[in-house]
Parts: sequence; C-alpha cells; structure tokens
Amino acid sequence: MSDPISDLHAAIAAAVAGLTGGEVPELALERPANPEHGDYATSVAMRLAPVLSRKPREIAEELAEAIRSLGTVETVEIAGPGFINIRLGAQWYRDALSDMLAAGPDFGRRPFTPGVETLVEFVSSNPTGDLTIGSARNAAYGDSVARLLEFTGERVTREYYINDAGNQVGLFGQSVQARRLGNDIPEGGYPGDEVAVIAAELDVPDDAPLEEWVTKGVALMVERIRASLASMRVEFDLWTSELGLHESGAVVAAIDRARAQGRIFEQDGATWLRTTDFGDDKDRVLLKADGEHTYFASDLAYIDLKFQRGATHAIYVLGADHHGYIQRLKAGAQCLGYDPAHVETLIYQLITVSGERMGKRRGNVITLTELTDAIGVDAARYFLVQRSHDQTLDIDLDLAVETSSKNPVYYVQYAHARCASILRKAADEGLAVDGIGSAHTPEAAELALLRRLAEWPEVVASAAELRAPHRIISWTHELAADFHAFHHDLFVLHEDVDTRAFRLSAVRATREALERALGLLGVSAPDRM
RNA sequence: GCGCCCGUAGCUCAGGGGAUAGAGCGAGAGACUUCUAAUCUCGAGGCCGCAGGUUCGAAUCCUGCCGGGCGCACCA
Repeated sequence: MSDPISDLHAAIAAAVAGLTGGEVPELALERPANPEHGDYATSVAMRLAPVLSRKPREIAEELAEAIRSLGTVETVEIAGPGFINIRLGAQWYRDALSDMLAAGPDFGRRPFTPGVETLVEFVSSNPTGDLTIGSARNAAYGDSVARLLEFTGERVTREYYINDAGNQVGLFGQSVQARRLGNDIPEGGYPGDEVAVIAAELDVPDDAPLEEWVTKGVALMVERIRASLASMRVEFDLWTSELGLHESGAVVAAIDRARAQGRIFEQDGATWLRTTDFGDDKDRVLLKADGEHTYFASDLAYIDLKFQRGATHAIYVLGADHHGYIQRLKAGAQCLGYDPAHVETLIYQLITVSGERMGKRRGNVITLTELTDAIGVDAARYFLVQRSHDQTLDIDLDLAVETSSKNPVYYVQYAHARCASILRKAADEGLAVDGIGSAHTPEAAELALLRRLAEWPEVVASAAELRAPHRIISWTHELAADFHAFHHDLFVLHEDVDTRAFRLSAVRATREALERALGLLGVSAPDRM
C-alpha cells in the first residue's frame, strides 16, 4: 500500500545510504512546530556528522541536493546547525490525497503478520457485582488496544477470565441466598442492589443447597457483566472459567509442568513455586498447608493454557493496584519454561469522577452502567481513553454531557457530521464530481488538512506500539480542528469544477479518517447531529 | 524500608533526543447574506518539582533528592 510519508522517508533514506555507503541511521523525519521550517524536517545530517567525521551543514547540503531531485518537493533548505527543511509541492499533496482515497478504510492498516497470535486478557473482574468505573477504564483501554493491534497486523483474541472459584464467589452465593430469604447478608458479603436483582430473577428454589445459589448466581452475574460490556461495544471471544481450570486438571498439569522444570519445592507443609529464580521478590505458594490451592496456582495454570492454546503473546490489562503481579506473572511463565518476553502487562492508573475518588468503602461507587447511562457510550469510551494509561484519569461528568465544542467528543463527532452533510448536499444537488481536481492549486487550509491526514499511518503505528490509544484521541482532535478551520475558510461546493473536486476529495478523506480513528476507539461517527 | 506510576499554563493534560514547550477547560477581545456559529480568529497565561550527569542539542535519557498516588499474603 502506498503511503505518502513512507515514500518520502524511503527516498531520503536512499539518499543517505548513497552518502554513507549503505548505513542509514534514524531519520527523525518530523513535522516541525514552526511552519517556517517547512512541511517536514530531518536532523539526520547532525546525527551523521560524528559517524562521517564531517561538518553537519556540509552533509546537509549534499543530502539536500539529492532530495531536491525528487520532483515532488518544492524547496529544500538548510537551517540552524544542520536541519534539512523540506517543503512539499502541490503534486505531492495530490498524490497523497489519491493514495488515501484509494486505500479508504484500510489507509494505514498493516496486513496480518503470519504466526502472531496475540491474546489480550482484560477486565476479568470478579463476578460478585456490577462492573465499577475502574473496570470501565480497563474495558475501554483494553478493547482499544486490541483494536489497534488488529489494525496494525496482529491477530487478536479478547478474553475474560472469570474468577468463579474460592471464597468470594461463595460469599456472593450466600449473599444472593440471604437476599431471597430475607436474612442478614453474611460478614464480608455483598450488599449491592444488583445482588437483590439476581436473587429475584434466579430460577432457584428457596431450599436449594448453597452450591446451586453460587453456581447459578455467578452465571447470572456473568451475564449481567457481559451485557454491560456489550452495551459499550466491548465483546469478548473467550470467557474462561477459573473453576474450569481445576475441573479439567489444568492446575495439576501446570504444577507438574513446573515440577518437571525443577521449580517446585515443599516447605512448611505447602507446595511452592520458586519464582525468585526469575526475579520475583519472594517464592509463591501454590498449594497451602491445608491442601487448598492459591489464586496464583490458577493463574499459573491459566498462563499455561494461554500458550498451550497457541498464543504467541499474552497481554494482561491490570489496574495500578495489581502492579505487584507483573514480576510474579512473568516469573511464573518462566517457571513453566516460557519466554517472559511473551508476557506483557499493561497497567492503568486509578480513575476519579469529577474530582472524587471512587471506592466501596467510601460508599460512592459508580458502575460502568451508571457512567454510560449518565454520559452515553460515545462520551464514556472517548473520555476513558483520553489520557495516557500511565496517568490518573478524571472524568468530568458535566463536561461529558455538554453538547458544544467544549466537549471534545462532540467537537470531533461534529466534524464528521459536517463532512457527511457536505457530501450529502453535493450528491443531492448534483455537484459531486469524479477525480481529485488536478488543476486546482491547494490553499493553506487545504494543505494543513492534507498534511494532518497523511500523518495517520505513523500515528496509528506508534499508538499501537506504545499501547497508547490516547494518541489516537489527540490526533483525531487535531484533525477535527484542521477540518473546522478548513471549512470556515473555504467553500467546498465551489463553482470551479477542479476546486470542487479537490475539496470534495479532501472532505471525503477527512470523513473516512475520522470514522477510521473513532472506530479504533469504539466511538460512533454520526452522519447527522 | 522495597517496587511501580505521576509531578509541564489557574484547572485537566499532550509532548517516546531537536529549532520559539502545545491543546482543551477557565478568564479576555472579535467574526455568521453561501455547504450545520454544535464553528472560527486573536491576544494573555510557563524556574517543564529540585540538583547533578550524558549529548552538538534534554521537558524527554541516567543518578540522587523532594512531593503525591498505588502496591508489597499459605486473601480473592
């Protein structure tokens, strides 16, 4: 697939190779902040100076000569200590526009890499209550990362791990039963309203054994969770049960596998995994002295299962309160004989709502469903990934429901609706034309818009690589701003056919770009607002 | 004490070695006879936590310190 920036990049790289005899350092081809420094600039001459033992400006002069001969560039200038500033010509913009429209929804997409099977496990909240806003961040972030990886060439499976074994689900079952029978909720149990709802809906006789309350109660809770995630456009391919890992013998098998690797020892009546062999702070218990397994034992079996099923890369999306698990999970994988580089943990920081921290003990829990009911799915998904996952996130509920340019999600969606509106009007009034208007000389606002659009392949690639969907948000907002300015300055349905063709093409490319970008965030791109 | 994340404009945050550090919100001044003013334009606002180091060049990389958050179970 043709990509205008890559083509420019390749041409400069070839020129550099000619100078060094083959070696090409990082070009650092970028958009300068100052427009006087051209459309694109590279600092490669300064990087080359120590390698070639020559003056940077001298190297820059020679490279500039080679770049000038490309034809699609208008001017090439040397500035400062040895920057090469490139200004692109009208033909380059026309070529770029043609390339984008030809690629359509696939502009910037990379074909699947054979042999790569990425497993993204996320949310995986205990099925003992509705998902909280923290899980909402997990869901929005994890799903956007999954979409990014798919777009950039990885085959991705989304998986939810159901913690349906152990004390907590037992307490949950007891809580459901207590709600139905009108008894007190047990110590440490679950008092939430959703428990009462489940108690009422559950097809279980009052005198059923506890076992049944647990099993059926959890099943119904999982269904509630699945539905709430689906409502915000997060769908999982696999739902894996922790209980199932025990019943299928996977836990025992994983321990045997670790034993065969020589990583198991017995001490104080318990069975341990020697994770300190691989950098963990302390060794971890798998089977307690009382014969019960630990949670980590199922984790180990689950890692084993993921790789046995054929995953080549296992990604975990965890809240900051679980960051202590990183080393343990990697060491666990290593104890089973797997490469720890194939285990990746993505940690997102905590979330506040309109400046307030949420917490069960604080008594101000906001659920995922309450959030989407309050601000809508589009705003929720947009705001939940607006900031870097490394950053604590505050969602301003008042701003999120504002229907004005103050609200970034409306601002971006409105840009899309405007594009659609213009294209609709062109079609309705018979003003649509073929081609991209080759005789039209683009003006400043058009050039700015096209430069932005051409950045996309680079933006999406780095967002995927850094697991940083917030970079898609930033770029999308900038694109919307460039489009609104373009729309304000220039009339699209111009009487001159070439001008109209060019501008309509730019609008079409913008509309597609917004739809593509918002799609990776799980945000809709409305045609009318 | 140890580990992870953060510290950039009044507020919320972008900036993964480059030129004069950006955006949104807030506060200020303007712009609609044409495709949605749900928009645009302009100015104000900064010891990039502090101190060293690496580099031709550091908000960015390294070290130390200060401040804030989150973790350090034979719990789940």
